[in-house]
Parts: sequence; C-alpha cells; structure tokens
Amino acid sequence: MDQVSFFKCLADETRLNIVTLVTENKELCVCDLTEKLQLSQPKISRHLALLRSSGLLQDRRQGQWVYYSLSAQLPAWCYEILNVLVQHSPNYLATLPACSTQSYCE
Amino acid sequence: MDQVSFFKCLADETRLNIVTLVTENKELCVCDLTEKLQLSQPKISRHLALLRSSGLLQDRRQGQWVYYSLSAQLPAWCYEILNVLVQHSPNYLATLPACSTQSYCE
DNA sequence: TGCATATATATGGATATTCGAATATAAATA
DNA sequence: TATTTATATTCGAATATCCATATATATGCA
Repeated sequence: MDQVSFFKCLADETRLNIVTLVTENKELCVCDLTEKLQLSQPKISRHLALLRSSGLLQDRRQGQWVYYSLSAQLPAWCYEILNVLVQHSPNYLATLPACSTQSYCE
Repeated sequence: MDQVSFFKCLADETRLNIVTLVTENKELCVCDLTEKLQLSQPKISRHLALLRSSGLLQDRRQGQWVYYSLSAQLPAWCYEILNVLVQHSPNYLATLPACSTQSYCE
C-alpha cells in the first residue's frame, strides 16, 4: 500500500465514509453500509471492490453475508492516519441508523 | 478544508511530493520544487495552484520568487496527518538535489 | 523602455473516474 | 429444484483529471 493509492482510496466521499465506519466498527457487512450510508447496493459494492483490491480492506464471507474490515497487513502509517480520521470524523457519521442485518437491513 | 478535499490534494504523486517537501522544509519557492522533483515548471505551478485554491498551501511573493508553505489556517487533523506523512515519507525525497535558487535552479 | 528570470494560465487531447441501470453469482431455504 | 436474499460485476455515458505545449504576467535590472 503506497501513499498515493492510500489517499486515492480516501479521496471519494463514499469510500471515506465506508473506511471511517469500518474503522470505527471493526467489521461491517455490505448491507450495514448500504443502510447506514443510504446508498445503492451496487454503488457500495463497487467501492468496496476498489478498497479490497487496493489492499485497504479485507473481506470474509459468512453465509450470505460478506463482512469487511481493515486489512491486517497495512503499514503502521495507515493505521495512524485512520486513527486521526476517526477521532475527527464528522459528527453525522455517528448519528447514522443502525442496521438490523436482515432483509437488506430494512 | 474538508476531509475529501484534503485527500484529493494528496492523491496525486506530484502533489504528495510537493506537500511532503513543503512540510519538511517549512517554505519552498517554485524553482526549488521544479528542481527537486525534476518536473516542468508549468506542471509544478498547476499543482501548486490547486493546493493553494484548496486551502492547503499559502503563498508569499518576495521579488521574483513565490514561496509556498502550509496554510496557517488548517484544522488540527491536517497537521496530524501531515506529521505522520513526513515521518514515513519515502527515502528518495531526502536525497533529492538542493536548489541554488537562481536561474531556474540549474 | 527593453530584456531576462520567475511564475501562472489557457488550450485541447488522452485517460481515468464515477454513476445508474441491468444483470450475474452465491448461499439459504422451502 | 425454485425462490429469496445478499453481494458482485458489466456497460455505456457523463464528468473529472492530467499532461504537454504555448503563451501570458510579474518582477528586477540595464
């Protein structure tokens, strides 16, 4: 994970929100993110694919659900920056609805 | 300076190098950067304009030279992230040639 | 004023990014 | 097996980004 790739991951509002939420919550499934961010499933999924192929996130399938978390292989400076991020993340992220994790989290 | 704009500033190799060098050196003129990064003057200038209009850098003209430095108005999290950056900046930045600050720094 | 140096901007083309819509795949369950 | 739920991918269009080249502006000095 080089620095430019890392910042490209964060240089989009959707991806920044995804990464912030995943960092705060350790692990989230796709429908959690779809619900919390109120965005379409393909949009979330496309950004998750980019974050995964960049090496920032890792995924884990459990039954029908796929859970995303921060990759365990990141260099230290990535974690340091993400820590700064979540400590200064915009307040609205904290007020997003929780997810029932069933039926597209409706 | 919102987070997405900040990361867009850093999501380009040229701009990342400019910001890292300026953070390390407090203040640099355009020809310093042109020389250190071995890039064309218009290319450097274009990226500097973007960094200035984003509010990340401020400029100061002294005679024919324009000196760039980090904006003094940045939120704390920006400085924190930039500190992480310079402490983990790739080694090659440290070995770039110095600038004689005369005649396009030749 | 005229010229050299330092920096900025405009133009247009190439490439990359982002999106919505449609569709595909994978697992669970009836 | 057929259906439902969860997730992923493809496609084309719109937009954004980046670059090289050419040119403009600003300052200093003869």
